[in-house]
Amino acid sequence: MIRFSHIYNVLTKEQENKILLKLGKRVREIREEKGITQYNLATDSEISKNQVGRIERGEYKVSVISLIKIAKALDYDFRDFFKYL
Amino acid sequence: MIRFSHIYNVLTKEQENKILLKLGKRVREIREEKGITQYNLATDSEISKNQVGRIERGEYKVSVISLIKIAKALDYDFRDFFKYL
DNA sequence: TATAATTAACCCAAATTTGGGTTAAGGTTT
DNA sequence: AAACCTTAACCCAAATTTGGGTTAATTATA
Repeated sequence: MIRFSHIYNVLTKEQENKILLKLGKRVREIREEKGITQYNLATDSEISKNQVGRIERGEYKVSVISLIKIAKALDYDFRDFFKYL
Repeated sequence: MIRFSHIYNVLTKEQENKILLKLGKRVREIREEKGITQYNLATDSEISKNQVGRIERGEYKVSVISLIKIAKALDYDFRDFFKYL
């Protein structure tokens, strides 16, 4: 069976970055809505403050688990992070 | 301001593993429904066959980007991976 | 203004993830 | 049974992510 899907349907680096930026922006929005600092979100989610900042800035590929931890700390449904992706 | 949320609302290792197992199971389900091999999913998503296997087995913390790549290759809405989490 | 609080930007090392290669195991087909 | 396909299970090295520490920059508050 010949398969061609690899020719077109892959994420480009630019698309990746866009997604990570949007995700981070969304995390920051929710955090600020709740009036929580990065530092408190970090301790609550048991993720380092450095990493929380990096996630909000979309600098690295965040794992699903980290997003869930953050959502928990924000008392937020993590699925909603993906709503407008 | 005194904050107590860190006392209770964190993911345990066991919960993490459960989530990763469920996620992997779901990926495998969709892949098998589509009748695609791990190898083809790997080449289509531009993720190594090793990593695809590990993700399906829930062995490592998969990144959001990887899940999106996999979903794309499966012609699937990645948000649905989280439906029954 | 100045002081404090928050976030960004670094460096560095440790930990984790990822890919490539190989072999074994399980299942299917001939 | 043999050959084949698919997945698991390894090892290893490379790449990436993560955390800790520090300092600078930015923003808010007194």
